[in-house]
Amino acid sequence: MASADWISSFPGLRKLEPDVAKPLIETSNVVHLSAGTRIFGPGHAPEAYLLLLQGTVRVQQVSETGREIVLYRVSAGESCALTTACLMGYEEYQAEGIAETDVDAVAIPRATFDELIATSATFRRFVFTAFSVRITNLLRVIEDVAFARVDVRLAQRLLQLGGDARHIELTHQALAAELGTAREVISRQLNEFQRRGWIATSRGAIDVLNADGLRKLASAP
Amino acid sequence: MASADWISSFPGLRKLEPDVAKPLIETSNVVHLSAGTRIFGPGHAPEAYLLLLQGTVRVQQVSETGREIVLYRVSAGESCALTTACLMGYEEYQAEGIAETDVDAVAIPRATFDELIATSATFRRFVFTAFSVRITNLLRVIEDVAFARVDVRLAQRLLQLGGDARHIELTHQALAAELGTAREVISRQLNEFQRRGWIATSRGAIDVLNADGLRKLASAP
DNA sequence: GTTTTGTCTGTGACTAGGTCACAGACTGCT
DNA sequence: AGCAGTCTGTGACCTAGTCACAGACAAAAC
Repeated sequence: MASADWISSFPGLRKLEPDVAKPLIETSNVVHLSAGTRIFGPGHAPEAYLLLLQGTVRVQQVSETGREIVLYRVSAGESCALTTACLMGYEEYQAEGIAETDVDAVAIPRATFDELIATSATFRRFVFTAFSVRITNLLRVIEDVAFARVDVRLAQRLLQLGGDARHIELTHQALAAELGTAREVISRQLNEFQRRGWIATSRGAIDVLNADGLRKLASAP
Repeated sequence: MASADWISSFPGLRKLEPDVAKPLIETSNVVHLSAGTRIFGPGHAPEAYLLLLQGTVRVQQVSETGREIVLYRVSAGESCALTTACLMGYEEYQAEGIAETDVDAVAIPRATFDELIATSATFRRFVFTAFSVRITNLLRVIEDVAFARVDVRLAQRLLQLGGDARHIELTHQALAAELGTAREVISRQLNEFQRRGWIATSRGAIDVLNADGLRKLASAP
């Protein structure tokens, strides 16, 4: 059973019918996963539908040759689309989900999930909308990988990862995995950005000095 | 109203509960679309859930710069995932669907679709499974675009498009759009394949002469 | 039949990006 | 201080994408 009133953390679920909310709360568990945990991946399917209360999950694809690409991140208040698809369609995926930070999540067992989908229009809508957003996201990834330049994509990613702090603790290798490219390519691009005074690099970290420069490149035609 | 007993064309729907099948048949229309019709695309959302009876639909993504990439094809007995996502999540997509051949399809209105999802476990399962398969597909596309070589991808695509007839009526430009690359790249690769005796090219068409050669490359490490 | 028009294909030169091999440089540990 | 493991830099080379333009072909127009 779930400890508290976590439903209110999810705007899409606040209007959940009370007689539906009750079994949901009763059969779900609030779980804690520590940073680095592999939540799902090829060969082990998720057992439950996860709603994140706290933390972020990184979903990525790993190729046979060992190269990686980040597909999207799931943050607090969201649910993982692949988990959803997996539960809904009874299919397995080649992508894997990693807890980037410590994560608190609500785990809804498959049986409850099935029942809620059947009985609650609100719940259906919540699940489907989340799903829809992810698909849009994946299409964007395809477009980026196929057609966008790496310098532009890197600038975008640095802005996104840096947040307000404008400080990013990632190795070049990890940044390459973000974009699905090679480490050397990232190193060279970062050198160029540094030469232009947009960033400062240090071992394992990057500081954004001139976000406007990056933004200009990031929105290039 | 639908003309006939089209439900039996869809294995996943054969077990549909009779009291559910009735409204489905009554409110759905069998429609005919001629080759080349744009079924959905940015700016005009699909109005109904489509089940294909005959023909194929190509779903592709077009970038601002005019480059294209084929995401997947929907054939007889299948449904279009993006349409599904769109109906389910009330979102719009940047991809477009084009009838590649003349198409016969069953159009299920949104209201009916919503009701069926709510009332029929069989229908839900049918929709979700189809959806799941598409997602797997999209992940594969991402992996290919990001990590696979174009010669390998082209060989795969030629085998797939050629079918048993081993004859493909596509221009180099169209093949480039299949893989999300540039026309010149395709031209050069085809020249190389021809030099190796695997294919014969003519204006607007390609004949596969040595499928084994292509297969060998297609399954390269 | 010939000309015109539009589409399709071929090619060279160049830029961007990915691969390979290896050299240093920076931790953290002993 | 010495050492191991990780992280970063770099040159050489290959693959892929871009640009510009030249022909080749097919169908329609004359």
